[in-house]
Amino acid sequence: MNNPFSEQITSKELIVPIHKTVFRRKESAGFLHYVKEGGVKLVRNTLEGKEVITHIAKKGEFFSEAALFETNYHCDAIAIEHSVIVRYPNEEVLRFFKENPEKAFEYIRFLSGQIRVLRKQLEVVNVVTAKDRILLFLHSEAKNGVVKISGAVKNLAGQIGLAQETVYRQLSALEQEGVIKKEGDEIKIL
Amino acid sequence: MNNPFSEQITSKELIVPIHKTVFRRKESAGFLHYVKEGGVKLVRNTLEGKEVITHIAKKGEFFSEAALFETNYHCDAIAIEHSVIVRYPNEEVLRFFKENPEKAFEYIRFLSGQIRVLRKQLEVVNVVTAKDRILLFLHSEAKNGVVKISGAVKNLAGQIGLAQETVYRQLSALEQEGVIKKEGDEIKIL
DNA sequence: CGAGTCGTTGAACGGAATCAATCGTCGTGG
DNA sequence: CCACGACGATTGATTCCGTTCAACGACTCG
Repeated sequence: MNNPFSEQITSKELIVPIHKTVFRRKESAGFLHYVKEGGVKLVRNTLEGKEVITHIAKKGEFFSEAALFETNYHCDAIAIEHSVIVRYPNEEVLRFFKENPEKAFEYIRFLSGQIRVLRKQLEVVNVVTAKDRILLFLHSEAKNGVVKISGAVKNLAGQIGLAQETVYRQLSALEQEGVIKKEGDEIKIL
Repeated sequence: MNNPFSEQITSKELIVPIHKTVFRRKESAGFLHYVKEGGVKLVRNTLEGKEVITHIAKKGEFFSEAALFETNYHCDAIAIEHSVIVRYPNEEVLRFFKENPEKAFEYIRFLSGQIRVLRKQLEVVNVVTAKDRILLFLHSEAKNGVVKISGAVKNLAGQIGLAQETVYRQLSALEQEGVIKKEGDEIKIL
């Protein structure tokens, strides 16, 4: 789904500076969100206090889709860039889908895609060695051999379940080996 | 979604003995599947040859939902019990949704639930220590304090990204500590 | 200009993967 | 009906690598 719901749904735009939260876990969930500008990470914290990034929503993507039928959010949403977020009341979205089957259909396609991404992420996290895990992640994220790091390496680490130090070290090693090339917030796969 | 699509879609029932595949990765994807009896694991194999179980579909559940819009399956589906699988042609399912908005709506709810489950799984896999990871998994799977192990401990290990030996050891340890109780293919949380 | 965050490197420890071996069980086929 | 083979369950020993703790410089933003 590329575009939000035209003008048939009352929406509200939020300006969210980097590091600020859009919503928090356990807050009552009332809205479907859309990233008009910037980026947002969806974060869960394990018992140990480790930050697990279950998803990064970039410009043009929805998030909190899974909470459409929930009463509470089950993760934190935090901006990783200065962002503009549009939010749509859940009930209106649901009503909209009921009245516009084609849109519901599109949404099904979108959700199916999300599931595929999550499965891929599960596959990545299950790779034992840090180096292979990072490589698999890079390959799965790469567009034309280039991966854009959203915000920080720390976020990358949180997505694939490694300590950030490990990621730094392995990225350096990979660069030494000539497998990748870091350039600012981009990583090229050679 | 509890029930399949009534009689409006041409379906076919498959008898699948344990360990037999329903479909394989890269095969052309044409069907949505429903577990009428038994259970199926969805499996990806990492480069290292490790088996990652991205999902276990039990009696009364759909699987290959994410492939509804795909041309090929992206994982293997293998029966973990003697199973009866019903399959529905993708195009007919899609047509059915277009003609029955309420059903499409239900399906959206179903997909949303799947996403939640996958996110939870990601959270579990990111727990560092084996013991805590197993405990979190058990808690998230438990119904009335009881977890039914689908088929084998090996499958459990594959779901949470641990070596099976580690799972055996930690389960024993947890039983020693009086935290759980193993009884056949069930684990009670105390 | 100071607080907070990210990036980076070092050192040490612990725990999970791995290799290996044994036993039990179940299904299959001769 | 029994023997064999395959697979799951279980336990032991060893190795290794990722986490963790720690420290420091760079940078950004308010």
